[in-house]
Amino acid sequence: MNTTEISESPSRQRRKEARPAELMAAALELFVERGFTATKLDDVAARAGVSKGTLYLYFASKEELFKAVIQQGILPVLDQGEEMLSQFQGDEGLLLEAMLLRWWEMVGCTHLAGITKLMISEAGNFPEVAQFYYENVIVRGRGLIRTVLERGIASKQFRRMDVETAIDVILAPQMMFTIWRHSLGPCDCGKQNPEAYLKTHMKLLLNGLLTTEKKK
Amino acid sequence: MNTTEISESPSRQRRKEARPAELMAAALELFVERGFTATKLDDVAARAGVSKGTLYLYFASKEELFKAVIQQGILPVLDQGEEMLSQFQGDEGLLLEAMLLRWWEMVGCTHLAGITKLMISEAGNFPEVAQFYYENVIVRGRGLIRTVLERGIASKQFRRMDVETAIDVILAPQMMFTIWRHSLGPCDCGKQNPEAYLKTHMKLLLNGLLTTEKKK
DNA sequence: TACATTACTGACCAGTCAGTCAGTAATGTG
DNA sequence: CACATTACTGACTGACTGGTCAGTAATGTA
Repeated sequence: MNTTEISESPSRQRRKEARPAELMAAALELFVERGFTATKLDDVAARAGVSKGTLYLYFASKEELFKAVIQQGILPVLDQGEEMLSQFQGDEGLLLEAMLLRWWEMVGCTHLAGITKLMISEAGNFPEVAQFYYENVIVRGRGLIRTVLERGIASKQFRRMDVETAIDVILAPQMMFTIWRHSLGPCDCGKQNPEAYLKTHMKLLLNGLLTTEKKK
Repeated sequence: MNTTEISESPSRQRRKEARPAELMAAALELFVERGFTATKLDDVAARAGVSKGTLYLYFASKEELFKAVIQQGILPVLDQGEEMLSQFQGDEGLLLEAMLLRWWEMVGCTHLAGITKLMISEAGNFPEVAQFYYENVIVRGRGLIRTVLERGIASKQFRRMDVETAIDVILAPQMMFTIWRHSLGPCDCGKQNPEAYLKTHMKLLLNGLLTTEKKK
């Protein structure tokens, strides 16, 4: 609109390397908030402080932007998780807790958390991206937990169990909590202090609900 | 298109009461599959076997159709759940398992399951509907589980616990499983036999992961 | 047959938005 | 200064879709 305000900020110099990252960050926020179709590229560009034309200098289409947001956002986290797991030795209960807490710090409480909700919402419209996400995030993420559980069973700290189902039971509350913050979260103002929540969650998981062992 | 095929089915008589239900069923399927914005009313009408004009005889706008799909779809299930709970007496572990199984039969394996995913995806675009859903589905649903847990604690079958967190831990795998079937489910062809999954899930929840009680 | 009512249709309109591109501004370089 | 290159802009367009409404078909009924 107003072309007279050129130097809106003194640090507002050209940083050509930063443009795609800025655009992807803006797109992630809006995709998570409104969904892919309901997000206008004009709004994405505006939030990144550029015009729509600039967006098309870096991304060939709206769909390419979507793919970039999903693919480049989450992969580094998995890399770090696998690195962390390969170095840790010792108590598997603590390891499990440490990994979940770490995930919370790196994903759950950052803007990356929205990717989970975004992928679930849009999987039907982007089967190829969904497939990519499944193979590179879901399968690898489950693999991390599987390793911890198998170590724990081998060391007799964990009971024998159906490991695949246990992975679901462990990850589901994490994922729901994450999704929640980007959907129905604003409806309930309680549920603060995620670290405390995580600890309680872990204790329940480790010890179960029953007072006594129940053979069955 | 082809207006010559009028009697496509012998039972294809006018059933004016059925029209809104047919339209809502078609809309639910498409909303879940594609999201609200990406769903075209022409497609909804076509799937219900009528024209777009007919849709507007029963729903004032696309948004009203959305509200009707959410509000009228899920409420009867909660009514039945509360009825069931008020009549049951006895072992709370079994009660919990029975309720989760029942929920699976009435929601999880029916087309109603999609409402969960739909509401999570679209909550940001429809805050009022989200608020309604939160108060009438989430709060009531959690109330059902809370009652079971409190009964179990009172009868000493369940250990003392943070009940609100336990509700999360119990419901999250259910909800994730449901959401999964309508998003990334098609990517992994495993994960069949939900009844067996539910039983394993219950066992893990009740007994926990550890071999021995851990004081902390 | 004549008329009324109900159910439905689909061409049309008006608004929206992804994607384009001719042109501008800033910077570099000799 | 002249010229080239890079970064960016925003008005424009073409396709699409929510919503409308004049008209048609089926049924009722007298």
